Amino acid sequence: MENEKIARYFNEIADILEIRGENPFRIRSYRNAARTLEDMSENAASLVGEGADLTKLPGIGGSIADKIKEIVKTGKLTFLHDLKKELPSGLPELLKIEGIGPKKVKLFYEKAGVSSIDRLEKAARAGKLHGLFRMGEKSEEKIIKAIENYRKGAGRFRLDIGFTYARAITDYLKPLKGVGELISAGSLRRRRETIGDLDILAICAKKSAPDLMERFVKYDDGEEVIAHGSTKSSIRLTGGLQVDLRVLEKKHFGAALLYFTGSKAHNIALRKRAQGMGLKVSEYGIFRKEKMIAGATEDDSYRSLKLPWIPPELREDRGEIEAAEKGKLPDLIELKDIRGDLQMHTTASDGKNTIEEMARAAKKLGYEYIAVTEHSKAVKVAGGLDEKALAAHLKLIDKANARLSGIRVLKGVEVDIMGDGTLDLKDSILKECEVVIAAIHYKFNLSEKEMTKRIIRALQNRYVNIMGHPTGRLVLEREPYPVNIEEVIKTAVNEGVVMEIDAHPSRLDLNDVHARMAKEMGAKLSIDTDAHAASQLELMQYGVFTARRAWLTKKDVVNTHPLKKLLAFLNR
DNA sequence: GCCGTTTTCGGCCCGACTGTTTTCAGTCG
Repeated sequence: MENEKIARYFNEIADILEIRGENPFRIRSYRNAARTLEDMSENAASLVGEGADLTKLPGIGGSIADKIKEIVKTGKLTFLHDLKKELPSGLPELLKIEGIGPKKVKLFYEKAGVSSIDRLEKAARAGKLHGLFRMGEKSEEKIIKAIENYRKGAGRFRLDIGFTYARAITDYLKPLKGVGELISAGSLRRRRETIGDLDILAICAKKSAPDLMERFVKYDDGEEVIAHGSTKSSIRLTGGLQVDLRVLEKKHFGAALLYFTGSKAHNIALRKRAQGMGLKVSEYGIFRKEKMIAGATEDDSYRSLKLPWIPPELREDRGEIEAAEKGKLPDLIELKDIRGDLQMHTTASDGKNTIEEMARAAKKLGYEYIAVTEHSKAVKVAGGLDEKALAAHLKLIDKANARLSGIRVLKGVEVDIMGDGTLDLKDSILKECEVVIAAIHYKFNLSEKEMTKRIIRALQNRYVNIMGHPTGRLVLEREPYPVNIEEVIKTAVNEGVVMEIDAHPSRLDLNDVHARMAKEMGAKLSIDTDAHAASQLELMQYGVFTARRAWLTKKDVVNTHPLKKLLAFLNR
């Protein structure tokens, strides 16, 4: 059973308890436990199977540990089942409507018989809500609008899309007089694979702030002004993305950046730590009583809490504060550490550029090598190569190398893993390749057991070097195929196969949690763009972001090796 | 419901904005 599923049980409990108005700290406990489950790399069900002590996990005590065991063993949770009986099933969903919290849900249910989103909409349109406690006509309008937005499913956006929006809006705000630095904080700065909104922080003289806010709420691409205050405003763009702008003075910059970068969990952990030291942390600074002792920079903010600066990618409360405390933060990999790209396609299959064009583009990026890895014949739609075509293609790579200087093109292939775990091409041709990536493009609908067995068999082929986009997921579009990734990584470690982080922002596969698990299990990783055009080689940065979020250092990633060392590694 | 370098009981992060109010509750991040 997936951790996410268990986490969902606890979030449901929290929702229902909130609506019932129970002790907020008890509710938070359930949410904390859910988050622990979502973030941890080990599988909770496996831990239960091994008889591990779950109360060792943060935020999980005796009561919740028992509930986890019950869920794992029976697939059900009596406590939740009983809770659900007491309220209409549509109530928790109402919490997803912007501006509606547990108190309103309770109010609407008890005083207006609202038990679902449809009924809420009807009640709002019929004017049956104003007159209730602190409810006016404007509140009804907001609810109708919020329900429309919810139905549109604005949801989350891919990181690369987020960057595009962020750049456009900061370019728009920058020319205004009095505006200093403009920084996109939030999940974008932490380089999460998706973002829920944009948090833009502006350093601005006090007297220019109103003008900045005025300009912001009039942004061309804005569809709706959600809030318009003197230090904080929010708009929704036509595409559905919410953008928050926060204005602060320079002396608060560090504390503000820290606060708005998050994550929320990281901030809460910092604040708890501060409390223990007799300090208080807010977006304005770090305070002892009324006196501000730090906050101008992130560095001095962390230092006042007796911590080194923590890279934004690590700020998820996944152990970074403890590591920082002990001076054991990883020396994270950087884009400049990458010396080559080991997965890409050319015009020989479904790419847009030739071998030489790809090589020259890679050389411009400062690379020493690339591997050209066409699809194999099973991927018919992409013009995959059979043994004969691949043999001819490898000769073309030799010829290209003869003409090129300052960069080496490695002979590679992205060979498909068939349904039974055999490979789409014969060993005799794989043997001729310097880089063999094995990957799945078909038959996703196997059981977890079959899929795991299939992949393990493929990784046992002696010529396979890299497991390509190992879970097959597409960000926001397709769930991963069912697979026991722990078993796959274990096999990869034993067989000397590298686990890939496919850097394309629509894949990022492995993801951060799995890549960290791979590192901890002793696997090596590669970060490859899977570029289908020369311009896409620049997507490497997204893979590096994910690697950083996975705590990877230069030495965990094989394509940081110089060519010689890489070749030695591949010829294991 | 969880947690403990002062605690096994009594805490549990902090502040802005909105809509409704004459001082604040609710929601959000």
